[in-house]
Formats: sequence, C-alpha cells, structure tokens
Amino acid sequence: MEFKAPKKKIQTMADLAREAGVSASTASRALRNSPLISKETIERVQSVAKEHSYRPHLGARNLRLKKNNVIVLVLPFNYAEEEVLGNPYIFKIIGTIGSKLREIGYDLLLSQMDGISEQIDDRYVHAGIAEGAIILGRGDNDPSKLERLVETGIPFVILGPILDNQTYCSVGIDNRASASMAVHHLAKLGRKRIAIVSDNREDPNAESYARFQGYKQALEELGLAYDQNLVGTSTDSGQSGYAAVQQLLCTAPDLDAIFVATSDVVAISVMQALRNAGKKLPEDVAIVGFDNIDLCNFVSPALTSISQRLKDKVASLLVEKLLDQINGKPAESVMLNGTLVVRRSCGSQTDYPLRV
Amino acid sequence: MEFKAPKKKIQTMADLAREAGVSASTASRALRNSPLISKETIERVQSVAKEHSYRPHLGARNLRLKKNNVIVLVLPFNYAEEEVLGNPYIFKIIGTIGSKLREIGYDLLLSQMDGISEQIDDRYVHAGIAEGAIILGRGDNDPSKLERLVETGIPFVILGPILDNQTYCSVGIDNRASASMAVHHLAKLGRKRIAIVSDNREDPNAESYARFQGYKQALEELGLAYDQNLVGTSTDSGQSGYAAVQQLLCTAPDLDAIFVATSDVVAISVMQALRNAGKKLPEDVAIVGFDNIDLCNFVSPALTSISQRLKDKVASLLVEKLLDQINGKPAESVMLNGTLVVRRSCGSQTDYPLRV
DNA sequence: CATGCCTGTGCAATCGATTGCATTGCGCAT
DNA sequence: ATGCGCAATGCAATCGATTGCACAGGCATG
Repeated sequence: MEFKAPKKKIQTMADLAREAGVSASTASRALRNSPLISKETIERVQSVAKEHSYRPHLGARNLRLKKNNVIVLVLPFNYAEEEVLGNPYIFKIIGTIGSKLREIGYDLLLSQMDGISEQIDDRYVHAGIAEGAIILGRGDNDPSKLERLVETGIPFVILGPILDNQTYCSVGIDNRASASMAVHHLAKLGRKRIAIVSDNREDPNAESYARFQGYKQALEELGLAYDQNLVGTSTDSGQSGYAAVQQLLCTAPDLDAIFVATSDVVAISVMQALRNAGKKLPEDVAIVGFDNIDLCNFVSPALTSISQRLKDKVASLLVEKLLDQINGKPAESVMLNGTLVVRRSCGSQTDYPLRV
Repeated sequence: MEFKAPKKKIQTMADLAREAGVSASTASRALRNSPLISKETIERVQSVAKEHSYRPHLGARNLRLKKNNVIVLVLPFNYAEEEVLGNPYIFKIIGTIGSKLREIGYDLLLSQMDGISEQIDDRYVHAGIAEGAIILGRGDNDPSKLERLVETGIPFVILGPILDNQTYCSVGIDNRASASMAVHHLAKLGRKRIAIVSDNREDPNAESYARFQGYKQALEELGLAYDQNLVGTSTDSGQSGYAAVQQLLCTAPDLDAIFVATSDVVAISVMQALRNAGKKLPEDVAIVGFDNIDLCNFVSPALTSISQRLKDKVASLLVEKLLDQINGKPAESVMLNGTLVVRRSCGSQTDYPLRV
C-alpha cells in the first residue's frame, strides 16, 4: 500500500493531468494518441508520463471497457499430484499457448479444477476476470458438463477428441488413426504378436478408447487376430508400466511387440520392466509409445513414438479458435493427424551415435 | 457480449437489488452477511441471488477495494522453447503453488518474461493486475535487476540461491552442500576418479556455480585432487549430455563416477552415452543426478539423485513468504537442504523388482 | 459584421461494487 | 408526551480510466 513515490506521486490519470496542466480526459486521449488532441499537448502529456513512469491502472480501464484481455487455462486434473509425471507434453502446450496469447496482448490465468463447468462461469468469466477458457482435456468430467457450459454462452475450446453431437469446439489429434498407424508399423517389421498397453477406459469418449479402436482396426486390416491376452492395463503413472508387463508376460509370453497407448512415460517404464525380465530390446520386443516427448531420444533403446505436433499447431489452433469465439465468429472443431517418429525401439538404427 | 439471460437479466448489484426490492447498498451488505442488515432481508437477497445465479463482478470489486487476489508467476526463461525438457521439476512446483494459492483465494497468472524487473512492475503490479510476484529462478538476469525491483516496493519472492547482500527474499536449496553430499556418497562407494558435468557458468550467483563449489569442497575434504580433466560441460538440454561424455572419456578415460550437476534429464542422456561407449552401469561408472524427478525410477539403471523436497516445502514457502510481504510483514530468505535418494546407478539394489 | 465550421479541450456520466454518513421509524425511558 | 437511542436502510461518493457531448476560440466566408 505505501510506496515511496519518486518525487510527487503520479499514480492516476488525474495526477498526470494536473502535472501536465490539462484535464483528465485530455490526458487520457493524449496517451492514446487521439487525433482530437493537438500535437504539442500529446507530446507534453506523454513526456510527463514517461518522466514519472506513469502506467494506467488496467483494472479501471477494464471495468470501463468491459474487457480484460485474460483467458483462463484450465487443467481438469490435479497436476499437483503424482500424475504430473505423465505429461511433459501438457507443459509444452501451456508454454506455447502462453507465448501465443502474449503476442496478441492477452494474459494467461492458470487454474486447476475438478468440476469444470460452473466454476469457469462463476469464478472467472461472469465475474469479469477472464473472457474465455482453454480447457486442457476433459479429465474425468461428464460430457454433459461441457454442454452446460455451452449454454452459459461462455467462449471456450477444449483440447481433446471430438465427440458425437458435441456443440462446442475442440482441437485434438485423431487417436484412432494414430494408433492404427503404430500397429501397422510394427507389423511391417514382421511382428505378429502385437500387444497393447492402455488404460482401458470403458468410456467411448476417452482418448484411450479411440486408440484402442485404432489398434483393433489395424489388426483387422492386417489379418491378425484380436487376442484378449495381448491387452495390458496401465494408469497414467510411470510405475503402472511394470504391472502391465508383469501381466502381459504371464498371459502372452510369446509377444514380440507392445504398443504403449497410454504415454511415453509409461512406455519407458514398460521397457525397463521388460529388460528386468530378461527381454532384449528391440530384438525380442519392439515398442511404440505415444506423445513423442523429448526423452524418447535419451533412453535406451530410443523410443519410437507418435508425435502430436504439439508445439505450434495445437497451441495456435486452441488460441485461434477461442479468439474467434470471443469475437463472435463461430469456430469449428479440428482433428489433426499424428506422425510416427521411428527410433531404435523399433529396430531403427538412428539413435544418437557417439564417436569416441 | 450478448448472453441469453435466463429470464430477466440480473447482471449487476443494482439489478439484484431491484429484484429483491432493496437498494444496491443493502444488497451488497446482505450478500456479505453484514450485521447491519436484518435477517429477513439477508435471506431474501441471497435467495434471489441464488435463483438468478448472480455473481458479483470482481473487476469492479477489486477496483473499489484496491485488491485483486492475483499473484503473477514468472518464468524467466522461455518455456516454449526446447529447454522445457529440463524441468518436470518446475512444472510440479507450478502445480503445487497453484493449489496453495487457491486454498487462500488467490488466482495465479502465468507469465513468461525475459527482462524481469520493469515488466512485472509496469504490466502487472502497478497496473493493478496482481499484488505480487513469484519468480521461478533468476534465469540469465543480472542480479541488479532484482534490486531495482525491490526499489519499486513490489512484493515478490524468488526461487533460487541466496546471494550476498541481497535485500529481497529468496527460497532455495543449498546447492553447495547438496553437491558435496553427492560427491561424498560416491567416494564412500570407493570411487576415486569422480567427474562432474555442469553448465559451468562463471557467474558466482548461478546455481551451477554453487554446485561446482560443493564438488570441489568435497574433493578437498576427501583428500582427492581436483583435476580439470574431470570437468565436463553441458547445457540444460538432454542432448548436451552426449557431448559432455564424449569430452570426458577423452580427457579422463579412467573416470569411475560422474556427478551430473545440471539435472536428471542430462544425467539420463549421460547414462545413455556411456552405455553407447561400452561402459557398464553402475559397475564401470556410478552416476548421481540432480532434481530427483520421477523418471529416475524408470530408467536403467535407476538414477540416484538429489531431491529438492519440492512439492510441499518449496511451494508453500514461496507462497507464505510472498503473502507475508503483501501483508506488510518482512520475509526472510530460506535455504533448504537437499536429500540424496540412492538408486542402482550408485550400486544400490533397490530398483523396482519384477516378479514374473 | 454576422454566421458557420473546425480544432482543441473540459465536464460529467459511465463501468459495478462498496461504504461513510444521513435518514427513517420504532421502542423505551423520563 | 417528548426525547433518546438503536436497528435497518438508502443516498451519494469512491475506485481510475474512458468517452459523448458541450463549449470556447480562431478563421474564413457571404
């Protein structure tokens, strides 16, 4: 509350105006280079402002203009908990979204929420704190919550798959096609007993469901039989890869490839578990992960993974679509294709070489 | 701008007051359970408010109260760039800080900045957007910038080491002591040729400098000679571990341990590089990293690392110290001790066992 | 000389919630 | 019956920037 002012306290527009010998309205216009004001006045006001390093109070401006240039970024899961591990991916997206928003003069409010819908409305948008929301994934939320959020008229976009009949805008990758691609690749290497590790949600709206469908679809296209014994279960935590491997080696000891549909972090623990069990990678078992995090390059063997082209594309699209809505334009959902980045866990010889 | 109101539009305090048959001031007091207002009126106003799901406009309230319940979290490096990789650690801290702030009714604004000082002041605090700042590390910033920030009177805390004569509050771990601990542990395993990989900043204020000092101090205490050939250089990126190993194997082919002072991610790539060079881990070379990220458990061999007890301690302290300042209390810097988490990269046999 | 127009500037209202002070009405004591 | 005090409520100012409208002065034109 108590600042030591440099000389005289120029805190408000009125102070500034007094110092420059004009009215507050003139000062305001002068700072914004209004054509209504004479050049001399503009220069004088601006130089006084600079001298006293005056900054307009944005809270007051926002109130008057009914604007605020803030969007809220919602993490539906609790990232303070252990599951953080799963997502260098999300972190990158957050950073990129932040940069994009800054470019266009918006600030980013970070929020962790469980019950998505009402809170965004009550606490941020209707409260005049933010103009819209970017939601990073549906988390465990019932899709109906998002439909209710639509009814409030709040602009928002969500990162995630497109559901049937959804009336809002989402940006996501085509999980089904990406998963299929992974399996096709493994088959091309000659693998016949291709397992999947997935978190196996029943929910047809979950990403893992789409990935699982892609797995089955690929098997069918390849003429391979779907075998329940080749299906392993994991959560999002690194440790859960161990359990999945333990299970799979029991039900299908002859497996020769695993598509870890959950995430790269789980895939890394899967590889570790396989090694502990005496398997040679990639000779005995080939692995494909999901997300293409940077660490894929630095584990042994380097991990083949599906890249979601996150950095530019996803973040820009989220921001762009949200702004369209804020500006009253309709925004349609987008589905991106993943790409497969092949590394040595699939027999590629392209690991970083070390010349000694 | 154009919402479809449920029935009548109750957007402002005045609307609500009209609907409840009272004045705006009474309505305002009623919502806040003022003892000045009769019980019946309070109930009536609150029920009307609930019925129309009225929410006060926080921007207006903040303007009036000269408050805003927002703090800005500053990432001094650009996390949108590749270096993100280095820090699952930072991400966890952000999540935990967010939770702590929410508990006490504060929101968190995320900001990426290069020139720290002026921007925080101009854009956020003096502009009435935020009440204070938590700065996650000094980045490449000149310490004088922070001293200038002190002069503005803005409440802030910084995550990082305590510098000599610094007049603001910082929370950090004792890098020197932690590094020393790592080296002592390696020596206890019988290693004699202990190398260090560090980003080797000249800057005596850098964390890496303190860690390097700890390394030298430990060698001295142990009666081991400091050897320039045992010093490798890395940046923060995973890839840089490869170069460091290449260099070290050339200058000191007889090394039997490496303390990777940069980060665990670099340590993981160091291990990978060593393996590619035909070294057996941990038999030929023992490794200790820094940060104790979750992945330490899931690489092979599991990585021994220094834990910064980040989740609770660091985040709470940052928040607590900042709030003290906002409330006018002085806040003193704190230095925490790291702890060494021993895993198999140092010969421990405590990796996750797999029972098949 | 009077009217009109244009350039610059200031007044006052506005955004929405809060709060010091004034006001009303009622009960109780003198 | 008059006055005092207290409980409830409303009025109006406030936070700080913005903007529609009114107004002053200068110059040119009929």
